[in-house]
Amino acid sequence: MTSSPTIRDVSKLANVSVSTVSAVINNKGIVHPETVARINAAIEKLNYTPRRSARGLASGRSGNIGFILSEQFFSRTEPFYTKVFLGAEFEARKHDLYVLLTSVDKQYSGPRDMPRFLHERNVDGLIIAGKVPAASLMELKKFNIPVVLVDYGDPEFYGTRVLMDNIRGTSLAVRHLVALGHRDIGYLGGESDHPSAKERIRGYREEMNRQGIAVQEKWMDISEQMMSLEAGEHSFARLLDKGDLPTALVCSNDAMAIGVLKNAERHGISVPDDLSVVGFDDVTEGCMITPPLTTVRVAKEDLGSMAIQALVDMLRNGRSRSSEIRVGVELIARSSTAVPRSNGR
Amino acid sequence: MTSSPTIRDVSKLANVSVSTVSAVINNKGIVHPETVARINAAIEKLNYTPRRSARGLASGRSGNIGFILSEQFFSRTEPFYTKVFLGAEFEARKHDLYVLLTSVDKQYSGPRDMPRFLHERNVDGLIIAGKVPAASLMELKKFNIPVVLVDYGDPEFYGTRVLMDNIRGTSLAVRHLVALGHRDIGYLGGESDHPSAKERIRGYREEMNRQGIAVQEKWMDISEQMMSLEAGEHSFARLLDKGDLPTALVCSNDAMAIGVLKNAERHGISVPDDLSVVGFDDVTEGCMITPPLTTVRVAKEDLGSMAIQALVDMLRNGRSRSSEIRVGVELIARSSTAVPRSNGR
DNA sequence: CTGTTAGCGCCTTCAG
DNA sequence: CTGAAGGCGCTAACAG
Repeated sequence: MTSSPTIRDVSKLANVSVSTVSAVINNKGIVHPETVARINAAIEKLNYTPRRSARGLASGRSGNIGFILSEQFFSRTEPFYTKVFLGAEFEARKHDLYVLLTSVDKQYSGPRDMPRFLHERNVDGLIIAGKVPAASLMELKKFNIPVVLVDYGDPEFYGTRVLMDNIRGTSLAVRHLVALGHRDIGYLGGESDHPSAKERIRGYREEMNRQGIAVQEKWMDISEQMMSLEAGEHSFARLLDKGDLPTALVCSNDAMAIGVLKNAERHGISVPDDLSVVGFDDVTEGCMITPPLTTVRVAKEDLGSMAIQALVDMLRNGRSRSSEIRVGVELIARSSTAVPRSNGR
Repeated sequence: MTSSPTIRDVSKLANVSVSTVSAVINNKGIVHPETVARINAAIEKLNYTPRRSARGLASGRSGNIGFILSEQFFSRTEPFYTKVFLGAEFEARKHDLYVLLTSVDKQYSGPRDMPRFLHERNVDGLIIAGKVPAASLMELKKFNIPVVLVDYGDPEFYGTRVLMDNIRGTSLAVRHLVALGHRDIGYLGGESDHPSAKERIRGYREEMNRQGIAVQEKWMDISEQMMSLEAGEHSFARLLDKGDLPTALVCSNDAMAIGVLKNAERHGISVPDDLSVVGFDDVTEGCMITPPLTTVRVAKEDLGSMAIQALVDMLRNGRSRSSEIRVGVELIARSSTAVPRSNGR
């Protein structure tokens, strides 16, 4: 085996011209079934696969999708975006696309800072996961390429957004707690300028109203910090300082919830006996912590696969048929929530 | 902006031939400094970047590196390989390479199951992270492509291996425990056929000998199971059944160590007061668990960047100068280890 | 040192 | 429905 077979070898073996072979490979035009069979046999026999760069050069399409992750998320504990990527890569295979993963600084520092694949025109479409600086987003427009935003719904942005159903998520959390008998339900959140964070708060408020329970501002703590374990600890500390605790807390994400658990333990507050806690995201640490965390699960892989589907749609039709896609959520009840003590147990 | 500039546009603007521009871009041959300056100015002005697929077609090199991960690791809790990938991607940028990440089933099921990028000749080299079926490894040879194995040192394999210093790692763990005053040190391991797992056991044994402590087989439990949290729980349960516990345990990885912590808590065994536990890998969960886990840290990013370096070396020189590279480890002392109770405290 | 000239392997009109 | 021919943008020998 000196060098791999080319489309010409196939055409010779099948006694047709290269263009016919090409048509078969790309499902273009209508080719006589018998000819198709002959060509496929030849392809099979030679174990032929078209070469990527040749196709790319001739067609003007690279066959690659860029996947941009903000650096901060990449190094983050949770394999959240890893799962999203996995879903994207898996879906991409179906469409014969490759996914090029890269990260960008949280600081935008000029056009030359954009991923190489954009400059080299090495991607046909782009997935951006998580929050990316607005300036970078603006810069993107110049490349005139289809873009899908995952888990960051900047409504100012032109691309399609793939989001999770945040409102429904916290709504489910509240409903779960109410079903257990809770009425004193607080909320701990962060990144108050993040659209998703806002939605989660909204879901909480709306469901509280729906349940006919007045939201107590003293039991809420919304900061601007990143929603980390430490933020959860601090947030809970502030609540403690006020002297009065609710019987249950909804947190903006699992990291914060875990922070609450840690801090509660330190203060001799027993979860779930004294306090029920619900997280959001369903990260793996949630199962390892004691007690295992009740949380809202997101189909992370679906975020990725839906993003690819939206891109393929845009690539094919020249426009996106949907501007926003919501991926479903479900409540996973584990052991950090229980009937409130006051209700007996 | 209709279509991006080509090398021809640059050559015209700089009043030179395309081949000279090409030479400058690729640092080939020797070009007059003044000409270089003129060409670079033109490149700058036109904001020119060579097109990936065109280079690929002409040079026969795709400029891509494939990164294969066994499916099981991909879905795994720990972002271990995510970090490895990050290190690889970062290093790849320096060499103007892209990294294509994909996963393979743990079951090898025929040649057609190999990643697409191999068939399409879309990668110039390959990184394989973690354990991959031997049959898949064999299949790889056919593609006649440089391969680097990361974190899986199959000595039968032809490619370069990038490994961590497992022996040193468990050796450090034992030394740390001995320094605290422990002499009754057990070992819990899994995947007994995995080269790295074997090395970790060896490091433990050797250091015990060096310290003049006889290894007690009753305090050892080596299974064939994957080294998971559950495996750690089971392993520890078996130890308990034997009735007699050491004062310290070295575990083959953090997941198992965390399993031990969980199970110990359930049995009212206090860590580190009754039992010291050391893990290996330094996964992030280690910090979140109570008590924070003492462990052996591996520079995960370095595993990835060294792999790329080795690959670049092979690509340039046609052969690899090193057949094995070891990345260093260090002991991270946290709170799961302490002076043994018998020594007073 | 620099320019000329072939392709690399495939897709894509356009005739037949 | 199929074949022939041109060209995508770049690299890689060669000549000069």
